[in-house]
Amino acid sequence: MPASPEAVNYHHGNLRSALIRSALSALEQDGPAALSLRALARSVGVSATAVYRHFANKDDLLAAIATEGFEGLSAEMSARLAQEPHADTLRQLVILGEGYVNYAVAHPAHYRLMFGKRMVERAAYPALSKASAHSYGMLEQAVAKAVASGDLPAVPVPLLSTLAWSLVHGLSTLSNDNLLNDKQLPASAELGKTFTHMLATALKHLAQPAE
Amino acid sequence: MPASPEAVNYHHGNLRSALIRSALSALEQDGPAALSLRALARSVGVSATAVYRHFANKDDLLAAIATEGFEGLSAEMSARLAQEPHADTLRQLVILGEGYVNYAVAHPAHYRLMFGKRMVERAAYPALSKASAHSYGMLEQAVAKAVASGDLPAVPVPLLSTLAWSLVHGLSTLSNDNLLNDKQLPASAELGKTFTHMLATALKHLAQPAE
DNA sequence: CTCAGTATGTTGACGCTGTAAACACTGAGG
DNA sequence: CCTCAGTGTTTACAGCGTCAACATACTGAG
Repeated sequence: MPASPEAVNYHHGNLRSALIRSALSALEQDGPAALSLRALARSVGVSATAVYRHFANKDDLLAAIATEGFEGLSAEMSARLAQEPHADTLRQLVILGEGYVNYAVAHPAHYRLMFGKRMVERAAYPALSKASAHSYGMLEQAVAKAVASGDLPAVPVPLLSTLAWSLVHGLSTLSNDNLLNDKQLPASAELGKTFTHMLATALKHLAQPAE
Repeated sequence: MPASPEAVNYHHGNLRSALIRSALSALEQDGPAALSLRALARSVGVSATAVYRHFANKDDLLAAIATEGFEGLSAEMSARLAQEPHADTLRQLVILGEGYVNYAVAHPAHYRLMFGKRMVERAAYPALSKASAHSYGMLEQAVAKAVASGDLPAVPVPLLSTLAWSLVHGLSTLSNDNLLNDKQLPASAELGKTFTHMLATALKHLAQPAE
């Protein structure tokens, strides 16, 4: 009787994705430091060492989750871009920035994990580095188009991209770390909008003669 | 014979600072996740639980280290400012940014700890929140002066400050996370210079009519 | 100078963790 | 039908943060 998908008790069926799903909700609730493999296994009703049939170790699990995070980030940005097909290049940059900050603020623990210490050696996790490179690529591509069309000054694209990335990344992490709370700033829902507009303005005037 | 400061074997003398010093070097070598209280105690030749005579728990120790980090950050920025007493307000901002990024890049693990998950509830550690507020205050003050003197447009100071902070913080963390390595960017020593100059330029033109 | 009290250290124990080794059941293909 | 790869289990180990109880040294009041 392999009928009911819940009745399977020996072979779990899809332990891997169940683990990731459960890890995610635990992550958002208690932060990454509080995530234990054993607790995770308990939460899906499986022995502690069963995890090792699907992940080499804890870092491997975390890397898989981080990978999903970058895919979600890219998806969020793509979706927003698709909603406004005729946006000009600068507007596209603003949309990307909004999507980025919005995702980060909506999934703080996930976002933190994606840029956590353990994920720094991305080389060890090809899927992870591919996913993160893809996210960055979306930004760089948009910047390149803006430069090509003359909407942004002819500053080297990597420099401009890094400037933009630094801004949204810094904003995201500061916001997630509750460091912007006591400053009179727009509500977090508005953060993306406000700042990417500032970014667009800043970028536009960048590299013009200062005096 | 309380002569030789090293011979004291029962009462250690200054266990607290010795622990912090040792923790710092362990931190920079192996990252914060690898830091264990027991290993730390071993490294200074003391029993595991001796740590609890000086710190309430592990987080308390980490908070003390993070506090020192913010003090070091403020000191670095102050020192650079003092070296150029007659810098105009925009130049002062650039100096602050350079100092900030430079400190972050020079002490990656320390910097990461300062903005780590466990430090998010800064309210629990008054010294820590005071130290971090002071660092931010230096930036905000410089921005306020620049606005007052007309060197920056009359955009609300918290907004401008947050923009600047986001940029240098984002740049610092991305650089520490090795995410800027493969992009053709100036060497990390030059990062601060380059970016804060871009920032100054961007800020200067901010809030001017876009078209 | 002595003696009490406080600061600082120690040992031992508890329950938790990540992970390795050995074993057991299940389902699919020859 | 039998084998074998896939997936799960039990057991075990060393290391962790932290608590309680105890011991030693330093300090200041009588």
